[in-house]
Amino acid sequence: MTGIRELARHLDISIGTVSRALNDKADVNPETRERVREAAARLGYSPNQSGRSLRRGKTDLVGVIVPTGQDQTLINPVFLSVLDGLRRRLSEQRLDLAIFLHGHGEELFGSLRRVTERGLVDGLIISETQHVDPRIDYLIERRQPFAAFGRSLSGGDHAWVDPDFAKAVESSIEILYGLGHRRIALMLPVGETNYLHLIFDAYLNAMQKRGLLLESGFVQRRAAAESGGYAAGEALLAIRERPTAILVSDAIQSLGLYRRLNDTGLQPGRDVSLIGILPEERAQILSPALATFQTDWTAIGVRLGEALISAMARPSLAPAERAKASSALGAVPAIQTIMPVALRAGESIGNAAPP
Amino acid sequence: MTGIRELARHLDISIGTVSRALNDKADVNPETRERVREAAARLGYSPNQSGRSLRRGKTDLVGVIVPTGQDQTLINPVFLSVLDGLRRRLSEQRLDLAIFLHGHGEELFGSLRRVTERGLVDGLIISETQHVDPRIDYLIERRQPFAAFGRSLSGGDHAWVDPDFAKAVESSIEILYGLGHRRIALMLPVGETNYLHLIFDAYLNAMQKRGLLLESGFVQRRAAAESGGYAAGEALLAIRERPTAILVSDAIQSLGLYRRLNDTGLQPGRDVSLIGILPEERAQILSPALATFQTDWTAIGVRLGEALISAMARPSLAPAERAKASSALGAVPAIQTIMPVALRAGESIGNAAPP
DNA sequence: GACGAAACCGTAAACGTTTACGACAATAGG
DNA sequence: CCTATTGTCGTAAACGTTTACGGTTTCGTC
Repeated sequence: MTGIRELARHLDISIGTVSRALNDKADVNPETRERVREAAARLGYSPNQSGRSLRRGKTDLVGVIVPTGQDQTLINPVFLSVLDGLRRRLSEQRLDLAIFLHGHGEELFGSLRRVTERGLVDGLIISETQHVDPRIDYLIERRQPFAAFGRSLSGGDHAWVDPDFAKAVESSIEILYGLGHRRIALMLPVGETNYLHLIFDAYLNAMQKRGLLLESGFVQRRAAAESGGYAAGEALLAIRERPTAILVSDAIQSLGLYRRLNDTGLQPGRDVSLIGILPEERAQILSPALATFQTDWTAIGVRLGEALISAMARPSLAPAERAKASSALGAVPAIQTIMPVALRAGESIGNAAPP
Repeated sequence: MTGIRELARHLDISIGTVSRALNDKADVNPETRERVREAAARLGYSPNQSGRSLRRGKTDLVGVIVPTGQDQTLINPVFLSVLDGLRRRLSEQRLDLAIFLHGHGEELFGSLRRVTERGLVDGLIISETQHVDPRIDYLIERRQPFAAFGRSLSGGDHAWVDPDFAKAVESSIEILYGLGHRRIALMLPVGETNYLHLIFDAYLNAMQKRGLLLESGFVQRRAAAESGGYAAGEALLAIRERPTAILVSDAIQSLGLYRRLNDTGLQPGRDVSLIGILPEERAQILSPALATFQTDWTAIGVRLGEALISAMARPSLAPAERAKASSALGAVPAIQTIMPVALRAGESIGNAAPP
């Protein structure tokens, strides 16, 4: 209701001065500035965001588009930690964070398109990057600054942050190999999310490097659900020479796997070794405890914030010009960070592979 | 980049006509409208939100302020369902939904204040309403349309939606009483969230109504954590004549309670009867299954959307005028809905109270 | 006392839309 | 053929800010 005009009239001052005072510009008497500040606080005035954005050409808002529905990213405590880190970092830059839900029934990336076309936000965060991800091409094409939580084949010189999945897989297998395991299987949820490819590639790599054979059925791709984990376990147990160790990458699937093992009287850590590639909040319920890799999710959020802020500051070039510029001097590259991971011990690994 | 001006020039038409065409106004030739639509789609043009909001005086944006940090509301699948229903209902009205995270370290309701003062949103949803909730008074004072997920003592004539907690408690006790239980305890998380009061009051009511005595220690208030549930169980078991049935209202606490009971070899449904007042997603992991009350959370979200839409349409009156108007004819009351709940069977109830 | 510099502030344009208003042409009715 | 009506469109003002520019006052310096 109260506009800058009323505030100015109330103080018997021009609106220009009021604006300068509130925006910490130099050309204003400290005393006046204080008077303005006090009055604004007293009347509960803040400059209207629409007017402000229109004039300044930016909204001070950063958006995150989150899919809802089937794979409910949001209920993932991990993701919430990321968001929290992100928010904290952005607020240091006086940027607000807004989460937009995207119904999975809707057009593939309709929300993203709406948000960027209307100029709602200055920057965007996308998550669950796909192996090839049209969103990334679109955002680059439109020169919308963004940072991705997760790598992708698409794009190239854009900002992203991603945990070191390859490292997690490699050192898992290194540990298991050290314990004498030779038959190591992998459980993956179905999908085209990029990290699935990373894990799969790293698995193949690590196995091949050690000359371990990859029997058919050793890689189980199932639905990212408890039942998927159960079915995967079933299939793995059905193999004539069944694996002695299993890498599980989906949080929920591990529940089903535990149940399946339990049904046959097999005990994780004794009869079969398990390592979770992704952190598993429910692992505390599982018994024996599932050894999982951890990473500092909040730090990832912070890093995402930094990557985005840097992307927003970067002069946005058309894809065509970009190629030219990147070869030129002084072209500042996008922030791309692989975050370290560490294994949290758990009884599910066991002491030695069965003979 | 492309503004309405460029689009108009490109079509050799005035910007006024372009605007009217895109906004489905009557005064425009169907053929031109189509030309404009086509060109807009081809060039990827959408009207700039800031300019649009400034002129129209509204942003077409609805905000939800969600606390983050300690009590992580967002990871609650229940809350996510509500959000999804809300979003669906709002999108029918061409309203966008934006979720704002509120760090629990920050000023009590700083985010809410920022968002409303700057006119970022047309409407607001608040959740986790407290027994007395200053946010509600603030929003009414500022005439910011809003709807609350949860009742409160504060406010009065404002929009809210809330599950029928009283019913859940009453019929729980009715069932238990019918099974012969006379010593029924209640576990609550600490806090001042309004529904805790509702549950507590309903408990007292239901007990008193049946002349059941309320021994000291029968109401356990503990931290909303697994450990809190464990401790509560501990305390209840320590009572000389311990309760034969327990009403548990917090999702996480039930895990701890189960563990505590298990530690003494007590089995839910056989040695002690349990009913969960709130739905418990992890109840499926629990064994034997915890009987919990259910409600259609998505429907609650939809209803919240309707309540808010109606609140936004309502002429906003100052608190002073409101008293006058509400007594006058034609004053349209705020939408206030108590949503039905139903018990989902579970083995934790058992067949009869122990002798 | 004249003059330049510095400090402070007012004026007005601009941001990208929407929309009230009026203009113009075409059409219909007499 | 004149007029009233309808259909379509252009013009320009307005929304609430920010900010470049210029104006006035004050102060210090010679």
